[in-house]
Amino acid sequence: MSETRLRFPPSPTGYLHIGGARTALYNWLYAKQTGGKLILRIEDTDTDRSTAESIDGIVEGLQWLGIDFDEGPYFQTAFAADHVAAADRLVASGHAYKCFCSKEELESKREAALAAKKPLGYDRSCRNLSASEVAAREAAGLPSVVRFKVPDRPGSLGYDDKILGRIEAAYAEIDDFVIVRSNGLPLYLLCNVVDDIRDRITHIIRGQDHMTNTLKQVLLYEALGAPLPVFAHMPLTLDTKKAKISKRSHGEIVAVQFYRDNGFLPWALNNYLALLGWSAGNDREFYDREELIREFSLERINKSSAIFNYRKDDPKFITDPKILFFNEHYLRTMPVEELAPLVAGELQAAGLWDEAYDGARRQWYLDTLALIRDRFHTLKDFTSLGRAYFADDFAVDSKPLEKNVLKFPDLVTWLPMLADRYEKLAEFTLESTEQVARELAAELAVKPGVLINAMRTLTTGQLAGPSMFDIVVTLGRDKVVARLRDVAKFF
RNA sequence: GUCCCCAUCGUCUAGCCAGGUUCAGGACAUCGGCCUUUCACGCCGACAACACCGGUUCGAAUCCGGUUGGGGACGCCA
Repeated sequence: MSETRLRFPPSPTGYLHIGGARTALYNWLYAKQTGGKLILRIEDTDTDRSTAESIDGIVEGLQWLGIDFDEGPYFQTAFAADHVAAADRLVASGHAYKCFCSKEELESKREAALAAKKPLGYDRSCRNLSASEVAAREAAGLPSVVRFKVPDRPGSLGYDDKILGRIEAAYAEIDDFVIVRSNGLPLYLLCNVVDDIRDRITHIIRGQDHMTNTLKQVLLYEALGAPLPVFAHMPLTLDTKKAKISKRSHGEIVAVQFYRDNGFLPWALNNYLALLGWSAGNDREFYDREELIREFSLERINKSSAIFNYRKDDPKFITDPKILFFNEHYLRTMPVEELAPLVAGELQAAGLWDEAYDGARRQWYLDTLALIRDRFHTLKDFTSLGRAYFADDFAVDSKPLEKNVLKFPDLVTWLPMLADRYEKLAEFTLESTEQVARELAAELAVKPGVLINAMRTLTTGQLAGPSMFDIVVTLGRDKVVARLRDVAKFF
């Protein structure tokens, strides 16, 4: 069997959204699984809406997700000659014809049909124009488009969809669709097929919104004498109100870039996307790259559409809770060596990076990440909630300050006492620091928790965090002593 | 309006093709509990669904038909 060739053909009219990313991911998975190739083709024939910015955004988004392509990006406009040649060939072979109906005429007919609740299709009035009639209209300078002549046969045509099964429609139901604009530029339906034939695409995995287009494209393949690729129409991604997701109505939350900019791990998003509409038939939910490539299958993609369950009304969830769940899972289970460079990027951006973290303090850096990552949701938390581990200018939250410090005014003398003892400690370890703190609490006749919670507040600025003495040892004697002695400034 | 597709907990889904082992399993979210000097993790538990109506059958979430609901397409957009 020859190699499988797949493509991801975005139109550069916006950013890469999660629905598009999912389509790209499924194509990528299938290409990888079958040892085939993935081609990126930018479908920029809509020159009015295509932007260079959008192209960059799409390429960057795919790159961030780790969805690499083997060929491209190709640009559809670069193959305009192919498209025109194919259209000419279809007209010459009698598979297509010129139509002189004006936009206005068609529009009024469509409105009339809508009002009369009749089918909206083209009435084929130019379909049987004689050669002389065509010549006369051309001589009169009438603009024309090219329409595909849907075979006038009984019965139906169809194709076998890998996901949906057999899809059929009666020939009579299919409109004589336009393949070339009046300005001579071929349209998507044709360009797409011509490009897929030229690129030797064997499998087309795309959204179900293309289902009816596919029938027309099957006709095009047939007329162009090319073999049909395998089609697989995947379910759409809708919002909680079952409407298509779009930037206009949902904002940046549906853009892949949003996840990159908000400290998400690319694989967490991939894992989420893979399971949005596909499952291996078991309860498995975590996959690494190789496992997903191996287990993925077209046949097990769901038929029904999936809902992107974001809730903009709940500040706790900046996106679909399940994306957060996957992100948190990978954040605390991935090898800390892999996490290290990602956090490094955040620290650098925040001006908290120290070259020593890659050198002499490498081990400290890794240990610290391992210690603090359990409570974090995204990469962003390392520089916000975790700032005290990398800098001295961290903020102390008012809530823990109130609850753990100000409530016990005596701490203003107790904490410096503890600092003194820590300073004199021969060995600054987990055991010794805990022992000293507990001894002091006993001497002062207070519960150890009073001292411990105050310590956490002063050393990290946070209400919650790792076990106190892990923090103490991680921060080191100097910082702990200094921060404890600083207690007075809060009173 | 016409044509096409779809239909299991709030959400993602398993089970359906090869009907009984399912008064439907898992995950997220939610709510309780345990653990913890904190918070989280973890663990335990609770809540929660086969859209409806008929048919076939000894037996239907599973097969068939219809209804309803949802989505898509119907563009000189892609």
